[in-house]
Amino acid sequence: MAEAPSPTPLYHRIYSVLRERVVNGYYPPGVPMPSEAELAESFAVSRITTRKAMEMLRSEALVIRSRGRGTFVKEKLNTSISRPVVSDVTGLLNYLNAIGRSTRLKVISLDRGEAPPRICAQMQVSPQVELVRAVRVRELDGAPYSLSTSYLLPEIGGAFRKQDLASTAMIDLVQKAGASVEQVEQVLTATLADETAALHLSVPVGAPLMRVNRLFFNAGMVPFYAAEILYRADLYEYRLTLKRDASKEFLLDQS
Amino acid sequence: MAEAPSPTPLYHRIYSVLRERVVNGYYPPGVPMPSEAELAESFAVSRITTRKAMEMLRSEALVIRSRGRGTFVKEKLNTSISRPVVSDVTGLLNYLNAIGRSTRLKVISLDRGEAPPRICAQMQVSPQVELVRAVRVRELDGAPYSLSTSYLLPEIGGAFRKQDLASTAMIDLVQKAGASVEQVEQVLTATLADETAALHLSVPVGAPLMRVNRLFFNAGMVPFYAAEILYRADLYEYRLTLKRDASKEFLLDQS
DNA sequence: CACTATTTGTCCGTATGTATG
DNA sequence: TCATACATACGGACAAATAGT
Repeated sequence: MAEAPSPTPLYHRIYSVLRERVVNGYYPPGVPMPSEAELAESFAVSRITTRKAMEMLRSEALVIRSRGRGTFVKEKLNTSISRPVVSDVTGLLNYLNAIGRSTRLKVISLDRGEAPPRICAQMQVSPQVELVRAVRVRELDGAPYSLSTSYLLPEIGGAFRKQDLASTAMIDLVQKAGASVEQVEQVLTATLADETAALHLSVPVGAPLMRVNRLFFNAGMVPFYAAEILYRADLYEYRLTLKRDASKEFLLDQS
Repeated sequence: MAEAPSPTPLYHRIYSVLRERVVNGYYPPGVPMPSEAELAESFAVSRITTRKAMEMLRSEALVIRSRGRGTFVKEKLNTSISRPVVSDVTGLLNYLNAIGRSTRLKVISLDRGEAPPRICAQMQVSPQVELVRAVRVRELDGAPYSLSTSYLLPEIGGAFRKQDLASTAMIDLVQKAGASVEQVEQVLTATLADETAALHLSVPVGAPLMRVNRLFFNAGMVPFYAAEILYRADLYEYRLTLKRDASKEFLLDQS
């Protein structure tokens, strides 16, 4: 009866808890899970609510229910719901080619104009300077997983065409345009899908996204290329391995 | 229009997005926010839905609404534009000490028991092995910004006491317990606050969080410590700088 | 002073979803 | 399974306050 102030419906929260227990092995196979009535008792809800949660587990084929016997977790849980897209220092494209996945790059727009103030500040240009802006969506096996907005100095990106952007990685394009990449600064954080991100990434509004801001410096330590990339959290994770020496300083940040 | 696969009601997801924009300064004070009708248009929902989301913002005293004028964000909350907590290879605690911020570590629980299978698999132990589990909340100037759950091998964490955890960084504790840190694997992604995370981190349900999973290996490359940490996205960002040589491979992952 | 457009505020009716007993 | 209550979401309509012409 402890009605928490949660917007998500009760049956779905209970379903989430039960699903977590099932896939984590909390309920061992072979012995029946608690009955609907018992769960209703322990969650302090009505039986229909626990029933709906259990039915969702059955529709997912995570449990087997039979009248008079009870509910049992499936023996062979093929729940390798792993996140397929992984960024790593070894390079995403290498990884994807290695496992034979197909990526596609869709160019949403390519234009030039004034950039938002945050980008201008990062690139150390005045807000009146026109930058080249490219918006693209990356797909993996037909499912969009990233939406990127790139801002480039005109002398670098001025000659880019849409077909270039659709076929060639940005890093190759800027180097072909004469820029050398000396250093890259990255900032990673989490955000929510707004309406445009939801549209391009095929997720509901409010879905979790990972936001990566990258700033590229040339040999003179002049920033020439800034990118903001939104990744679907359900299709993307960022892996990072630190060896001993390099991690010495880093390890102070343990909580 | 992509609104099917989410159990949380539409108005609450839109509220989360708008709230995020308000506290991040996306809507500048002084000029009215988009009207209910405009938001309904851009989110492709009915006006009642956006209206409910806006009303939630008003009930939180984040905005001021008046008929005929529009909706304005409160002037005085413009203090939280900067994201103070930053993780970096140079070390968070060094950074915080340098700028004179005060952190506090609150121990929620410290117990031992069987860990979820995912953790057991990471740590390469059988599911029956009892691990030491510590749940802690980190605060910066009184505001909680991270919720961490740590699992340790008993020979490492068996002697830890609550006061140790409240006063000493975990990395120092494990090294004092005889473990050497040879390598750390990290996985970063985004997620949404559930009820427990929302409670401990003082954010509304559905707020964006950054999730970091860390796995620590000793000199024999045996994992002895796994941690899952949830960070408030509005108070935390992860910075990473790549120099030229190290970034060569990485740069293939540009979209 | 209208007059108009905009925007919030309030109401209707309808349909579906959620949760209880 | 049923009846009931409440929440969600839609479409439409109109009133009231505000700002600009």
